[in-house]
Formats: sequence, structure tokens, C-alpha cells
Amino acid sequence: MTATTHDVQAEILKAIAQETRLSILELLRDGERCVCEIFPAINYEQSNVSRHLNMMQKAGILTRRKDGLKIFYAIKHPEVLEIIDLASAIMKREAGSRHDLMRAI
Amino acid sequence: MTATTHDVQAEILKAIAQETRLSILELLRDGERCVCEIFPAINYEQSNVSRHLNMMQKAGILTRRKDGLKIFYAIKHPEVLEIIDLASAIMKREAGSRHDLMRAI
DNA sequence: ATTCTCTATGAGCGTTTGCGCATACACTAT
DNA sequence: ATAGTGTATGCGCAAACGCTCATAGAGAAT
Repeated sequence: MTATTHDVQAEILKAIAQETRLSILELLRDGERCVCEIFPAINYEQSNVSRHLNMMQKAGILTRRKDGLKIFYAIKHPEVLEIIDLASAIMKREAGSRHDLMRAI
Repeated sequence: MTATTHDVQAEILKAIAQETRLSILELLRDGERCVCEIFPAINYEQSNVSRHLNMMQKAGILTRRKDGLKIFYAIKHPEVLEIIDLASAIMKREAGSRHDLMRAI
């Protein structure tokens, strides 16, 4: 029960570190979206997307807003997108160094 | 086989988003360490720590250097620590808003 | 060659994850 | 009340994860 600092950090990062959730977060980069807009866009079952959104909200990185039937989710902390961008930076540099390695052979 | 952008991003972030690995990365913040220094510090089996280090190296976030018997691991990209720090920032803000919620009741 | 130290790997186990299908729930509209 | 739309949840399943114990490799030292 006693959650350590690393437990909480891991919970937040795990909420971001998954293919489907990254697709969702990329959509939410432009602003809030409802489930009905998201799941056709990324081509997954509505239930699956709903679970992912719920999970991210519980992890504290998404907000939830009800409007009639629809429920709109949005990114809560701008740091989430910064984290994704940093991961992209690592990815690109890694791809580059692998190219260098290729060329060296 | 065709790895998408999100697959690679997720692989990098997953390599960070785990309690034990966060402990290891925190140790590596001060510079390179060998397995023999790390596993007693975080109180896990040597084999377990070895696997985590190997996994992070394959994900591209750690470097590996051999020196006699010992093998030294180090953080390869400074962005890794930035990501952890951003997660901390989110964590603190969340903790704050939860306090506000508590006080509001 | 033997022994000692450090690291990696095989095997096994319980838990968690991500997914789809079907169904329940919430709200709106007629 | 009934039907329709949007969202959440129960269930089951295959795969991945994280861990430990035991063992194998690799290199140093005697």
C-alpha cells in the first residue's frame, strides 16, 4: 500500500509507454476528444480505447469532461507531450547512430 | 516486423517506466556503475538486475563498457533523466491537486 | 589447471497486460 | 415507455512481465 516515489513515477510513465496509448495521446495533442472520435481514428474496439482512456485518467495524465452522452478526454499536464517528444529525440539519435554503425562496416 | 514510430517510442519509454529500472537509473544519474555495485544498492537478485540492465541497453538508453571482470553501464542519452524529472513534476502537481481536493471536502 | 569473482542465461512461476466479444449502464429523443 | 447513441465493464484468452533459484561463461589470480 505504501507507494514509493518510483511507484508513482512508474505509474505515470507506464500510462504513456504503450503503442495504443501513444496513438491516443498524439490525437489529444490538438485538444480534447471524445471516445467516439478516437476509436475510429486509431482503428481499435471502442471498449479497448475506453479502457486505455480510463487507465490514463486514473494515472492522472488525462482529464474527463462530460457533455451529454459524450465524454471528452484531454491531456492534463503539458509534460506528457514533452516526455513523448524527448522519447522521439532519443529515437532519432539512436536511429542515427545505428546508421553510423552501418556505414562503418 | 515493420516497427512503427510509436512502437519504438513505446520501447524506449517502457525501458524507463518500471520501479526497479527507475531505481537503477537513479543510481546511474551520478555516472556509470557496474552490476556488482547496483544490485546490493537496490536489494535485488544479481540476475534480476542484470536482466534489467541488458533490457535497457537493448532499448538504446544505456551504454555498456567492459573492464576486466566488471561491466559498467551508464545512461546514454540525457533525455532519459529529463523524462524522469518530468514524471516527477507531474507527480508533484498531482499530489498537490489531490491535497486541494482533500482540503475542499 | 584450479579457484575465485563478476555477469549472463535457462527454467519455472504467479501476475499483469492488451485485446475482442458481449453486455450493462447513462443519457437523449421520440 | 421505447428506441437509439455513446461509454463502461465482465469475461476469457494469449502474450508479456518481473522475479527467484540454479547454472553456465568469462576473465583474473594463485
